[in-house]
Amino acid sequence: MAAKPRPKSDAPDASDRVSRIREGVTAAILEHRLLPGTKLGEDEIGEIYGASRTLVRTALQQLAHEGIVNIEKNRGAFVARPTPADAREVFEARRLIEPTIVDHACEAASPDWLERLQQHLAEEREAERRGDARTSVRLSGEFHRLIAEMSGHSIYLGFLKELIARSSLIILLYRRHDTPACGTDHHAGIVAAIRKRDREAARAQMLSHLDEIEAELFLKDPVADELRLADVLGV
Amino acid sequence: MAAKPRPKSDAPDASDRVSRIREGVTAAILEHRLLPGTKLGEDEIGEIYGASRTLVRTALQQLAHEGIVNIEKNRGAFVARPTPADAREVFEARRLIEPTIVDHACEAASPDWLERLQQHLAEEREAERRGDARTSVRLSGEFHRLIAEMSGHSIYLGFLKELIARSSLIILLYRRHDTPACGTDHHAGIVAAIRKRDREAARAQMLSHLDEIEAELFLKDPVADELRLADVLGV
DNA sequence: ACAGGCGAAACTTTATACAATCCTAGCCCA
DNA sequence: TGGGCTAGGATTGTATAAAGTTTCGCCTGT
Repeated sequence: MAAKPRPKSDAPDASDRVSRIREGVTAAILEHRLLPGTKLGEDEIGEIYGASRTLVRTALQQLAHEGIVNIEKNRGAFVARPTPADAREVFEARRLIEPTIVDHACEAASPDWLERLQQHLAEEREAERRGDARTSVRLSGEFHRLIAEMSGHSIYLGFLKELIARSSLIILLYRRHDTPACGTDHHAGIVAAIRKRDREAARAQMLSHLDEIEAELFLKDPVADELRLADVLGV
Repeated sequence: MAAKPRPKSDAPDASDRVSRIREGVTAAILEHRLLPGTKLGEDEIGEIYGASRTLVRTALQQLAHEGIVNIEKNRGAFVARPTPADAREVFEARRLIEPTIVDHACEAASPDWLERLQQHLAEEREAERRGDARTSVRLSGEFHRLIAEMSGHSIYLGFLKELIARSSLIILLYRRHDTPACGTDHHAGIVAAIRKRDREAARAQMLSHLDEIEAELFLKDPVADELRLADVLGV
């Protein structure tokens, strides 16, 4: 008997190899193990995952479309390096979309979902407690994705996945000081609002949560690297 | 002397072949020449554009990511067939995003941009006048994209491109009767509001414009094809 | 006559080979 | 000694070939 005659119609999380590569690289970027500007050689990645360049290339192209990888013609793929302007756009988009998402999530709140949220909060606290910064930053992003999944709105979910991934790079690049991953447990407050199905409170808390994250960023203006050099050596 | 020492860094509209394929197929879908469910064979397209299947495949994957093509494993690529649920999500997202976009556009309004908008309106009317439905429906979508470009917000622009393309398929599938492409020239009203830099009016007109488009749709419930068959033959 | 199954053709998927491009290092010459 | 130029290596872009899967037609048996 074949392992999977036909999983459903399309694999939910896609067990195929290109997805494995994509998710592996994505996780590495979201956990801040791969830094912006890092070269992602096709042979290199292919060897790691035991895959041909064809598959690696497909995965990299998908990541490029999600905005966390830049592909430069004849040069290769690099981890994206969002500009301050990009950062402002990303957070403006999040401030627009996420309140609406959490609003929907309030309506979709079921005991099952609330349980998952609660468990997620526990994982976040656990990672925080033992000082595991990498897991912590990843879970912090996944919290937002979880709420988007909960809302049942697949388009918002797709948009938000992209925004979260970019946010992770932005926070890595522009955070002022090493403040804890996501402030003073705003997430718990958001979950509480969802539990009470208080849509207005949920929207408000999500918005202020995002504001707080962005407030921690220092979005100095562009300064292409050459210009910065001139600035430093200029006297 | 080489023809192009280095066009800039990346080609603006991408003169490379995969973009030509992508834009060709996109245009065909947006102009309702390719109908939902149509099989997009790799050989077939490759022969049309004189390209290898490698390039065609790349283009199709990009279109799949944009949501206007479905790729079924081992079966091939097909023009997407949005469900009524998809349609509701798309228009909800547009109602959320586009008022904000047009708001930004008001601030970005310059004589140059207003000129482009005016010219676009003229083209729309011209196509409408001579009954060129295909050009008409394409221009109607491009109007919204133009405003997004005007807003200068590249993330919103990316999101909206996707939403517009899907909208085109949705309108094709679910429009009640063949009402004129975009109602009674709401677009002109929106441009007028932008010209006056009246952000509130622009938002309101955009919103009612979208409402009107959606109101013309008949979003009957899911009915997967098998289920519909059972329904039809039930008795 | 019809149901079921075998087989071949067509297509997608993956891998590999070839071509083009870029980066680097070394050399030559002023 | 320093700058510019050229050759080699490395890496990406493209095409083609091999492998696997699905689909459709035909054929046989009942």
